[in-house]
Amino acid sequence: MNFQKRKQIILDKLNTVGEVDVKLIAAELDISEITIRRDLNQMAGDGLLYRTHGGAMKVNPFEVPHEFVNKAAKNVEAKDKICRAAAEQINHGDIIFMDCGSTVFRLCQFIKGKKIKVITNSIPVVYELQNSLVSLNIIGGEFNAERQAVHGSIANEHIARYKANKAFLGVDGISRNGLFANSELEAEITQAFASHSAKTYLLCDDSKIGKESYLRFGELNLINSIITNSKSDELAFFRKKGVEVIDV
Amino acid sequence: MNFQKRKQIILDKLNTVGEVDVKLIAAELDISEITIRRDLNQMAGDGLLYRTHGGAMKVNPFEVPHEFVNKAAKNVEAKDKICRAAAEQINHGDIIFMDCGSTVFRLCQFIKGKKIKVITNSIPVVYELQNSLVSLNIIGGEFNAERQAVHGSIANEHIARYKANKAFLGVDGISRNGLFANSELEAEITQAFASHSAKTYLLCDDSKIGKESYLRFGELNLINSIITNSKSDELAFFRKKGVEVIDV
DNA sequence: TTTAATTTGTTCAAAAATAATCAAAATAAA
DNA sequence: TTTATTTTGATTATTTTTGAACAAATTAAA
Repeated sequence: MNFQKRKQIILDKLNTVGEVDVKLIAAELDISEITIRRDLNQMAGDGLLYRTHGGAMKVNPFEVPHEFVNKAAKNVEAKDKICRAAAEQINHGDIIFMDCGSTVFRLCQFIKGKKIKVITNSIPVVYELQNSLVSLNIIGGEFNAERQAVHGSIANEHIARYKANKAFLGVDGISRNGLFANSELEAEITQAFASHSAKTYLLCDDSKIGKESYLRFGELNLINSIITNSKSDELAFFRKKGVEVIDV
Repeated sequence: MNFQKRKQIILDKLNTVGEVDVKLIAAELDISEITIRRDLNQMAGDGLLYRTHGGAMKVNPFEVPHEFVNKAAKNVEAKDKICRAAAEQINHGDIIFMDCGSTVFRLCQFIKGKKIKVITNSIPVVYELQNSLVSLNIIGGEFNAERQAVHGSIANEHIARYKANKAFLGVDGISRNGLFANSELEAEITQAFASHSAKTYLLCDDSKIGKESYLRFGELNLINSIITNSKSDELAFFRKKGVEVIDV
């Protein structure tokens, strides 16, 4: 009984029953609980399931499209902590930008009850907030199916027409050398968000801190505040540079 | 019975009944009241519900997520016939506008395989077409949850930047006296679509022909072609006025 | 108003689940 | 074969979750 086989059995059970229990699985497969826990943790890290105390659940009971969900399901606990802290920064009447990152997406669940305006280019965000107290403004332009969001010059111009209190953004990486993005389109829209917002918050889990990928598109001072679960030494440097660091 | 599961059950109950009671939930799930209280407090902290003495209530009492679905499900056979005929009008390479009506929505299923550009203010249309060959352009602006679409001056300006071959529109009513809409916002965006499209198709089932509701916003000549299942005498008048009538 | 009943938060303890550490077993590589 | 690597399990310490008891706060009743 190897990992692959157990993984298969666990996923099957999740699909049929919707949830699994560490003890039951361990007894059923005649294997130790700690091993099952390790399996579940690894699979949760891959976004294949949602880890609970004593077991695991299906990632999404209600279906939201596809690869976005999987990405969004990675590192869930850290992201939720970050987003809970981010939600505390949002007050009644605020006008906020939300970008299309998977971390920022998880902010939705914490702001449904707030009377605010959200301006976003992310369709999942729209979907998640459409029946909430939040008033929505959708950024127009060409839709990118992979990112489930709108990007491009029309989108950037749309943003430029508004002025928000706060922007909640994600990046692909951040280091002492600046901010990094996966593509030019993402870089440009992030800059547009930042420059039309009074305050800019960066939501990033530990995997992004110190990471330098693809395209360097901006200096650290583009953002005012980083909300993160990371304990990296890099954070001290950010602070020295005048960036607020909110630790969760 | 872990936190995640209880949370789900509580949310389900809130959605169906509208409120929950600590004692009842505790008895039902066979768990202590203090635990339920802790659950409710945490969920209230996340903005998922309003905490009351002895229980909790839904955050937003008004919910309209299924209205669109219900509306879309009416008169399905007629609408599908109309849309199948509409799809025949669409060729490879076309750039088309699609508005947010329930009839136009049903056009999606017939154009998924076409290599065209769709410019739309309807979020359901975006959802339906997001994993198809269709390239999407989303019209930006303020989102209206009831109509599941974007309307307003920003949206109208967005439309004005583009020029489409064909527009597929719905109205609330059409008679020899002109076109009728439910609201100013819908009227304005319909006019914007029509004036930035080379050819304008009106998709309407028999219930709309001869109907004169709320706001008269345009002349018959705003549209070039009506696709309908109606056998009304009115159609002869439309033809006489130079409007093509495609009968299904 | 005052009084009673209910609901709630706090503190503490028990139980359950988990992570960490290290050793044993299984597997792969040399 | 031997050696290294990975996987697994047992033990222990830590963390999380839960419930009971009781005081404080809130609501309802007199």
